[in-house]
Amino acid sequence: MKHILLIEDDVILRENTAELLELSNYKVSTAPNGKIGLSTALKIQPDIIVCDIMMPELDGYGVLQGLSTTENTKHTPFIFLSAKTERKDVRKGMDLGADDYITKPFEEDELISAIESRLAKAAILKDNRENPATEVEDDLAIRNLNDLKNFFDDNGKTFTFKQGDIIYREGEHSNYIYLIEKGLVKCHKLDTHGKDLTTALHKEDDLFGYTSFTENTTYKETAAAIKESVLIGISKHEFMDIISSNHKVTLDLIQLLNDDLVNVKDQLLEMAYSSVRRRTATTILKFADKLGNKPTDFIRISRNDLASVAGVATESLIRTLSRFKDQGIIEIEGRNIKVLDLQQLKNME
Amino acid sequence: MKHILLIEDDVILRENTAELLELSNYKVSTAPNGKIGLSTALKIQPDIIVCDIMMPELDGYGVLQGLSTTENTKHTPFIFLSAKTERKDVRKGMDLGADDYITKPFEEDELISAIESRLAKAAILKDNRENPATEVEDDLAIRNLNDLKNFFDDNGKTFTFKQGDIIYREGEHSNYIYLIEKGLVKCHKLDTHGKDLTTALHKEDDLFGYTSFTENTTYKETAAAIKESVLIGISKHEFMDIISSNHKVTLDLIQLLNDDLVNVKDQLLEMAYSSVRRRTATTILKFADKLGNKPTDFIRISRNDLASVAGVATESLIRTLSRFKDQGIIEIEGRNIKVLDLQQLKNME
DNA sequence: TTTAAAATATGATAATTGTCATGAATTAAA
DNA sequence: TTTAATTCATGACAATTATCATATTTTAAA
Repeated sequence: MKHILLIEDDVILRENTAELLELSNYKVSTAPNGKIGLSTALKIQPDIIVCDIMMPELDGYGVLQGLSTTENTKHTPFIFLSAKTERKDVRKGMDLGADDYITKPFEEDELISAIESRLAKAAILKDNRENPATEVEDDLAIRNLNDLKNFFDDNGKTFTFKQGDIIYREGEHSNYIYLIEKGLVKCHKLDTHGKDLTTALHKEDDLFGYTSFTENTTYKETAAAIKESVLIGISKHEFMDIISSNHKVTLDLIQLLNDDLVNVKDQLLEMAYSSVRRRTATTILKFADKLGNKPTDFIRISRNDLASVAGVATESLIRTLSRFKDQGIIEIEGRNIKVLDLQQLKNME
Repeated sequence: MKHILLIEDDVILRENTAELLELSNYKVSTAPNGKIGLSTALKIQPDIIVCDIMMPELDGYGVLQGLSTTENTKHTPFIFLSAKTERKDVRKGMDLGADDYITKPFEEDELISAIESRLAKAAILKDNRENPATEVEDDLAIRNLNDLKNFFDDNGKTFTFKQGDIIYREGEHSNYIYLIEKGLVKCHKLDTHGKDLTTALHKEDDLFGYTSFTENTTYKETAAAIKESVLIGISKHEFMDIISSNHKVTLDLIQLLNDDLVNVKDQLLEMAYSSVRRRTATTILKFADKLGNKPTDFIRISRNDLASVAGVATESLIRTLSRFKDQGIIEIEGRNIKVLDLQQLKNME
């Protein structure tokens, strides 16, 4: 539990705020003026300090100055909470080195958010302190996704898939996790009528194929190469070993999963209520992005793949492409598509 | 000489400010929009960044987020320089982790002072990085999700939400992670036309609200109580502490996220190609499940909530319910729905 | 209890989109 | 190069579904 020191001379405000913070699950110490506040801070070494400016004995500016000249407290996050709302007052506080400045009266959420935000920032800086970049002792030190990718390069098994090749099928036992060295891969599912929908597109440098790490399970979708692709696979077991000993990587992985989730949810929203026109536009842009070209380069992709991402009948998609062509939004040359009016595609419908 | 990166789209202001800073003896690089600014920052690794908010290509918030997720720039001091002067704008910027926020129009001295102050602070923190403090984490006996849930019970803050209450909004700063003690919660998003789609339903014992653990970010959807719910919230920061010291829990969490992902992808498939009849049937079953009843009990749920999960116009959903009623598949009694023919619902269409 | 507001139900209608059919263009194979 | 196969393109049409309008029922408020 994080420890907050609240320095505030107004009894009612102090107690109310302290209660608010305690309800938000912080440990709270309080001080009624700057002088006591400063000595308390030195004694208890709080994780963060919230401090009024106008106070008897010693004002907030003095407290901040005292803290920043002391070794043990000079990097403790410090937030001013003040009725002095004028621009020059705020500037004075910030220029003294405060991390944030909230004017009274304030909303509960404003204070909590400010505190959370500064604690998070302090954690990042501290994290950095404990992981000095000079640590080279361990060859296998995998500290982030980049290191993990290097590990794949060194220890993984390389597979090459031609356009249209299946990488794994839904229901198959999941053994490998893949990193894409080159190419484009789609993960897709079949509905009961045999129509297929692409649920994810993965490009160079993406990691895919993770299912469960704690139980032995099967792939929940089929993966196929959209164009010739080179993948580096690593066995699930080996992957487990790595993330078990590298917490930071695990967190990064959570981040990846969460990003995927946000993407799929966006796709879901689009799928639910957007017109075919809009879905088609979005899909073109998605491929342009994934193929890593300038959006105005020709992209070469089958109408079928496009339709499967857009979640639309192939004919409807083709018809929509023709409309776009007529309107000068895209150019079609055989199987290739080139974006002419990027803005219109983005703001479609 | 300290190197400043100035990101600002207004040509005149950019050039004037750059000149001002050069006269104050800084080395200045500039960028005309967020996208270029971000890539420049990664390339030149400036000592400090001053950045506008409203810009084409990528706004200032995006730049800050990009920087704070990159190892080499995450502790570079960052100052917003913006015409957005409203309190909530300032709070948003600071909550994202900016070090200072100066509103336009500004005095020369204000900017220079702010820069000096942040450079000084950065120097202190950097100095500190070379004196790593040793810390001992107390061993929390949390080994799996169950322990985690108990931890929530013991240490979390309890919130009660009435039916329809908003728990958090898309775009708000994410501070809490929630465990549902009792009730039903929907996470939903709004499309550009204001239609809303429920992307997740969470019931008793579910964990929700995690966004990113490695960066300071905002909720990507809105959460609301579908019926009266009791939640236990724990601050993101504290949650981070726990999973940092409990690898097993982290793996379980990955599992949860992955399950969510699989669910949402199934929903996506359904959304893409299934008829309203089928989506309606699936939705009824989903609610029956989430409400924890026997599937043949009455469930009480607004047509609106049903439609938002099914991704269908409310009238279409109501019409479909009427059809189901006519066919003896369900029974409707006022606002309540009771499943009569479970098998037909499951195999709809 | 009465009244106002909100939610539900249903009809009419028009737009969208999937399906089937067929011909043209492109690609792959011989 | 020629031929067969595949993919693309477009017309015709029917089914589905969103929208608007309005009546009815249910809920919440007075």
